Amino acid sequence: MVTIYDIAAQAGVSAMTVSRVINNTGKISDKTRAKVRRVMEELNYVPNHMARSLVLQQSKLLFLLITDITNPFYTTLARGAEDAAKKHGYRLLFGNSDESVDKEKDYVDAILATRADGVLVAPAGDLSLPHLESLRMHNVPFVLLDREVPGVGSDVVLGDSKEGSRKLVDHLTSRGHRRIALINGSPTISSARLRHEGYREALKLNDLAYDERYVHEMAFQLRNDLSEIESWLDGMTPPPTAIVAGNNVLAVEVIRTLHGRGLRVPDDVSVVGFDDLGPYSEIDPFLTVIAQQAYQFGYLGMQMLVERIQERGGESPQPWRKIVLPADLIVRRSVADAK
Amino acid sequence: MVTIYDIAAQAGVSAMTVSRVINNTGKISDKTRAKVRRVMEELNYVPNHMARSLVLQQSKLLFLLITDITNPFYTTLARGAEDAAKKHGYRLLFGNSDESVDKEKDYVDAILATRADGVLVAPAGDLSLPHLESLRMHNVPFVLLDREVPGVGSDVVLGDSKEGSRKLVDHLTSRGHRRIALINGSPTISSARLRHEGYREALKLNDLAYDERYVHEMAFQLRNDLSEIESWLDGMTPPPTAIVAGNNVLAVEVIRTLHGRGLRVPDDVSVVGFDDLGPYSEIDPFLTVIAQQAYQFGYLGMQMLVERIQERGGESPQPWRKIVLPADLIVRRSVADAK
DNA sequence: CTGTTAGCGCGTTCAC
DNA sequence: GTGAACGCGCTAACAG
Repeated sequence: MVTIYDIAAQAGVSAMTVSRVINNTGKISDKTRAKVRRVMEELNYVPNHMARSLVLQQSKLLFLLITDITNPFYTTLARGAEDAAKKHGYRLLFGNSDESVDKEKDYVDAILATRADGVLVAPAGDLSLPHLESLRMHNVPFVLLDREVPGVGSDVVLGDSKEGSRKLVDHLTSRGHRRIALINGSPTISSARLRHEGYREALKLNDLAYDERYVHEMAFQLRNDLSEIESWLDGMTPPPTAIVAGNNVLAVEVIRTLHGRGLRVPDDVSVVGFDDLGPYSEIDPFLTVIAQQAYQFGYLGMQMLVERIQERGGESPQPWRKIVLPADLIVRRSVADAK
Repeated sequence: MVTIYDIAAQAGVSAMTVSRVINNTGKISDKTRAKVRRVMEELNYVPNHMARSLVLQQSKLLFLLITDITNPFYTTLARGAEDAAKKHGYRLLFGNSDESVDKEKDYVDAILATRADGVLVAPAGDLSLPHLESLRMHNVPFVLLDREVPGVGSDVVLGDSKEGSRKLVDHLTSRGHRRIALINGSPTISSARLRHEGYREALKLNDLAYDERYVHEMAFQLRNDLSEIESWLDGMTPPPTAIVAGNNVLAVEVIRTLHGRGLRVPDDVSVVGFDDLGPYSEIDPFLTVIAQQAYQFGYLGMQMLVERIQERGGESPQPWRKIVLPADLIVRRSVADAK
């Protein structure tokens, strides 16, 4: 491996001079600078970030930890984070926790060991608390995305989940639906809780009764086993005429299950959900959804993270900031008038 | 920051003993091992991967470089690579080149500087040659995914692009289509070339003439400007009754353009493409496509990469391997009988 | 303008 | 069983 010492020897200078050329620090004569540059080219020198980070005590490495890399909401968010990181001269690494608190813990340990300068996290849920405290204790700045964690102080970018639920329910009632069910993520996830609350409040405002049997909470994540949804559907009598899904994955699973029973959407049951199904949903717009500004989640979150890193060691720490992005209803074909 | 020296001092042993406990090497008495372990917990010690890698001359870090993180084909591939990497005890970092050779070059430089032990790369195209040679020169093993690069020797995982094109064209002719157009990625990308060849051969086998005006080559990437497609469509007289798209992004763009002109798919024009539109396409299956086994691309590629890394320094190097994954036609609703 | 010294956190080698 | 010395590649601090 070529090191600055190899360059130094070949160029007839000291390693320090080479280092200065690389980093554009100090004053170097044009002659020696040119010579060093030439030798670096000849020897195909590549700087060693690890050695550099070791002495500088900063890696210029940021980490984005999301819960589902196959979910278009998170990949679009990732693009936003990537662009913002690049703009500020940071490299960005991605991790995928799969909605698993355990996998997330492993990633946090890896992040700590990698000495990343900061982390952008979409936490798996309230049980992420210990990992986040771990980051805090080790003085690694982080920003939460899409989900809050009770007991954790930090900057955060959220969607307006409660308002989103209200809009979905209102849309359904405006089409005459009165038996509206909710299939949602685990209540250990803040956004799921808010969506549940918004649903409940919207029912009340529309003079509809809240019935526990019409609400089901399960993992926000894709499974091949649809039996859980099956038995929930069986338990609702009379069956709902419309279903609200807490995210895009659940929307897909519900629709698959309905199809499996020979029920058509929206002819037999209407379905709406949170988050779009990807950039490709435009060609055959089907699912009526609350679309969130995924790119902005990543871009703005990264912006706040970088500011926190730069502020570190500065004077008075700023208070935590919370950005709430709007929830826009996009009406498509998955809702029909109630019969 | 807590180091092994802090642990050592607190536990009344030498740093070396702590290191041995961490790595389970050498012989340590149970008593000291327990004591060291306890102190590590108390002080919340986290090992420093960078320092470790510096001395060991290996990072246990692998890199996956894809061209579009918002494309479901690549995210599914990424999941495969992630699972395989984890299985072998490697951490995996992701990079996103955006189909840009320049951005790709930046990433390769970063990878080199990071001292990753190996790279999985879906190259931006034939012009990726210099970067790949750079990796080779620095002795960083890599495996190519989805695309070959002339002049580069390496392991590679490909889809059966030629056969895929044939199946698409045959499907269209079986429905009576005779004016079949092709919109494809740049011919500097091997998979685009093969898809073009397959298209051409299939036309011939079906006794259809090849007409240059019915073929358009452009970037495989998403743009907001549809005018390029517009003018291509204008240039085809008589207009095609069916269009083959070289990947999922182009399929979406073509359909959007057609919709913009008030043309319906498949009623007015049939459209087929390569690669699925994500896990969500199942709920409202629209586009007829050649589906590739995206997860396997990543999983098998990673497997080969790890083997190469482990073989390094070994005896006789194995010959390069090429895995060709099958191309399966999935018939959905975007094709109608020709009038 | 340029070089010397020291140390970032850790593991290998060799001694005890 | 355990420890001391050294070096991985690099840069900050200080000399000159």
